Order: sequence, then C-alpha cells, then structure tokens
Amino acid sequence: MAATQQYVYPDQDEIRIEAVLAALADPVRLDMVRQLAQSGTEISCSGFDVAVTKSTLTHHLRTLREAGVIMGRQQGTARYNSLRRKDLDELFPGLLQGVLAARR
Amino acid sequence: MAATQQYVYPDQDEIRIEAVLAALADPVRLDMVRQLAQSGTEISCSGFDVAVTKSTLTHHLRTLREAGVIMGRQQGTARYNSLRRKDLDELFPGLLQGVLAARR
DNA sequence: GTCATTGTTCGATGGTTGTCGTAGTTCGAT
DNA sequence: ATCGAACTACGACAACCATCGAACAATGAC
Repeated sequence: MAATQQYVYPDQDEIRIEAVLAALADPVRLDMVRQLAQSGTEISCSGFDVAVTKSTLTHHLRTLREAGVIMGRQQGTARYNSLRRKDLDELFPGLLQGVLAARR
Repeated sequence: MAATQQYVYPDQDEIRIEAVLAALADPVRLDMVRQLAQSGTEISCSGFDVAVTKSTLTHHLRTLREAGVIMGRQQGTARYNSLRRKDLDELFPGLLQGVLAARR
C-alpha cells in the first residue's frame, strides 16, 4: 500500500518531549529533519538524501511521525512529508532552533 | 572509588548534538536535568529524586557526563553535579529552554 | 491489461541500553 | 582501625532499535 492508507498523527497536546528527543537523537533522522528545515517545503520519501534502504527510511519516517515531528500528505503514489514546526515551536520554544544551530 | 578518580569531560567543541539529545531522551535523565535546572545549584548523586537504584543512577550520570550535559565536582565522598548550561546554550541556543518548557 | 514507480509490511539479526545485585573503593567520623 | 556513607565497576539479563532483504500494495502511464 503505497498511498491509500490514512495515518494517525498525534494531536499537539499528545506530543511528548521524550519521544521528540528520541526521534531527533538518531543521526539519520536528525539529518532528515535538517533537510526538511533547510528546504522549508515538503520532501517526498524518495527525496531524502540518506544512506539507508527504503524499508529503513520508512521506519525512520514512522518514528518521526509517531513522535509528532512530521506530517505526511498523500499525492498519487508519493507521500510528501513536512515539519510540524508550528506545533513544536509552540510546545518547546527554541528546541528546534537550538538543534538546527548545531554544527554538523 | 567514591571520589579520587578524575573524570574526563568533553570540551565544549566536542559536544555532539546527537549525544545530548540521546541523553535527554530518557525519562529518568530528563527528570534529573529538570531538577538541576530548577534548583539552579549543584545536586549530589544521592540528592536526586529518582526511582532507580544507585548503580543505575551512576549509569545515568555517566551518560549525562559523557554527553557533555553535566559536570561533577568532588568534595569528600560526595560528588556534586551541575548543568553545563553555558556550554549548551552557546552551542544550541534555545534547546535547553525548549526542553524545560515541556509540560510534565 | 502490463509495467514501472513509490512506499509499506514482515521477519530476522546484531548491537545498544536501561535495569539490577553484588562487590569494591574512597573518605570522614568515631 | 573500624565503621558507615557515598559512589563506582562489573556481570547479567531483558527489552528495545537500526538495519536489511524480500514480498506486497497502490497508483499512474503506456
């Protein structure tokens, strides 16, 4: 199922800081978040520049989604992912900014 | 060895964001950091209010120390731990603030 | 319909980690 | 010098997790 399935995203008040931190702690996922933040737009699954297989990428996207870090929009066979920046900034003001300020 | 041993702390420029995030992602460690931030002072190992055994506490303190989140000062048999707030704020401005803003 | 593209799901696997109990070490006080 | 208090170190164990390959599902194009 490449597309039809509808995912459940945590409401803003269901986002837990521990889950967000754990999601951001992995190098691959942190890189994905950086790419999302830097692009400022949506990125399709295949659009991420990461050195893992498709199935591993799906795993990371699910982790980020369930933590409340990203949202997904379906279009055709493609799924476009975007940062939940507003939700995160409201809940944890400064967190994303601080994380993204880290030198790579 | 309760005291004599000198630990090596990462220099500020050796602190990696991934390690900091992983250190903060654990509920017990996050709670310890919250206690440090709220108290504004040092807390001895036995001064933390956590529901784990001493050996587990030592493990968490080591994780926080090696990630660059805390420093330790030896005095007698006690080790006083403090937040490396200045180092973290300089490296990742807003991160600590955002994490601490999270509702418990 | 057939096929390529896109993404998910399902084991399996190896590595990491949080937890504990036990033992050991250092320091200060008696 | 003996004792207790404060931590640390080590081994063990269960749980979790990042990774992959292979198989599957849905969409769009031909």
